[in-house]
Amino acid sequence: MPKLSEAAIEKRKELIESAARELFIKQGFHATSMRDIAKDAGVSLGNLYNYYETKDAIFESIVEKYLEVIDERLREMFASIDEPLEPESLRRLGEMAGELVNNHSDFWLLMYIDVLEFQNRHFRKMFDGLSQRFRKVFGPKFKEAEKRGDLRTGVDPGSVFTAAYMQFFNYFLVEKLFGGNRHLGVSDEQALNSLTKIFAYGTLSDKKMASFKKKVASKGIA
Amino acid sequence: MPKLSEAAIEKRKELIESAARELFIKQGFHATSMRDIAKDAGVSLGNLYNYYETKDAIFESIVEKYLEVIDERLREMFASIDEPLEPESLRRLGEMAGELVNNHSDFWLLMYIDVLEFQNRHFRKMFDGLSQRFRKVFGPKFKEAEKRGDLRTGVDPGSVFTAAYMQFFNYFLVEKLFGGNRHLGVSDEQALNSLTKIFAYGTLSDKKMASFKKKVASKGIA
DNA sequence: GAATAAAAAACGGACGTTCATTTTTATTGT
DNA sequence: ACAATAAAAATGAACGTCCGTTTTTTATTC
Repeated sequence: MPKLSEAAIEKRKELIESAARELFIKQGFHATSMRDIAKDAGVSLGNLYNYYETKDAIFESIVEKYLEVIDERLREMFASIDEPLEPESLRRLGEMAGELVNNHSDFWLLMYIDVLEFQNRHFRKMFDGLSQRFRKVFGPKFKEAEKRGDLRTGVDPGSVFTAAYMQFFNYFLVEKLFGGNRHLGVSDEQALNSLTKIFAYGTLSDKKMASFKKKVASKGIA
Repeated sequence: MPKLSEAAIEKRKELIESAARELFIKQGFHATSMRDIAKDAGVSLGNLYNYYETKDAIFESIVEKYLEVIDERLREMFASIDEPLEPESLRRLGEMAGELVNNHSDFWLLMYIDVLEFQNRHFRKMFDGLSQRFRKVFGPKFKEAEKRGDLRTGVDPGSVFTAAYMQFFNYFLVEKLFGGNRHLGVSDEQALNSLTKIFAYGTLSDKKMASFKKKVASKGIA
């Protein structure tokens, strides 16, 4: 049998990794055996080792490819956002986060596996310097918004966008994976509205806000 | 040997569970063997089964007790909060969340183990109906704040407090366990300040806020 | 028949659990 | 106070199974 084409090899790997991914997600990394993977992939046990050196290598390959998929989705998300700090944009960011979580919940399960088994070695890059990345993507837009005077003084656009991003993702992750059914007490739609409004307007009334600001000023708190 | 006193049994269990907890956290549930636990606890392998029916039962007992500890800490936290919607209170909530995460990061690792191995069976209760629980704890305070006119119209105090609680915890968890070193781009202190201000004031300038509200009103969006 | 893929068998070790045995100690009788 | 006793606790070897990986064998294609 002559050497398989690169494409054929890749196809075989896809098959194996797809089976492995489902198993890892369903029952965890250690609870999934190479025999399980071989069976679900329709491949012999020994043959797995023609494609991967170790079981860890399968996990790593899966994560590597999945990270690219998610990165691409995130790039699409950000590319579709014109004015990142407009309330409508934040609301849409939240919607898209919800879709990403619901369509790819296995991705985050893999991340939790990584946290537990590998100290999040493979997923760290998702969080490391997150706000700086947003500043790179939206820097000009942030500047424009500041120049227009859209933002309250002292508000750092990068931090705000990052915080909103995290809040939305965390909301849907808790709903999807942690059993918090309607943990904000309202539907997803209403939760998105509430969170968007919080980021836009805050929660205090004008009256209260004024009195609080005075207090802060008199105390000299930042 | 007659039956050990209840206290003696409990002490022995503490010993076992303390060893098991550390191992589970360090290397995960499946990667930790009963032999590991026995060795670290200074107990024979077989003797473990005089105290627990199965390995799962050890995990469950650990979680049960840890949940009580954390619940108690949370109760203390909430009890120390007089006016839950005051910015100073939210800021303190954030600080306390940070301490809880940093002093008990193993608790959340156990939660991720639970998500992966047991579909979060044991930790669900932490999120299920979360905002309702806050409404139970702070209901009267929420009502008072609303009566005083502290809150912007349309703002639901329960959702707000829950959202802030989630945001703070998530912030510190990402910092501690997911490798997001300064993922908001600023120090923990500054992050707490920023997040508190977002929840209090929002991010938009008065001018922008007014124009946006007009737009919303004309479009009839909620 | 040479080369490569795929399958099968085999390896040594580790797993959770059980169990026959030994050790320990709270109670009892003195 | 103390030794005898009996019941419970502690032990570690053993069980059967499964693990990740390696090696050997078989099948397939040129």
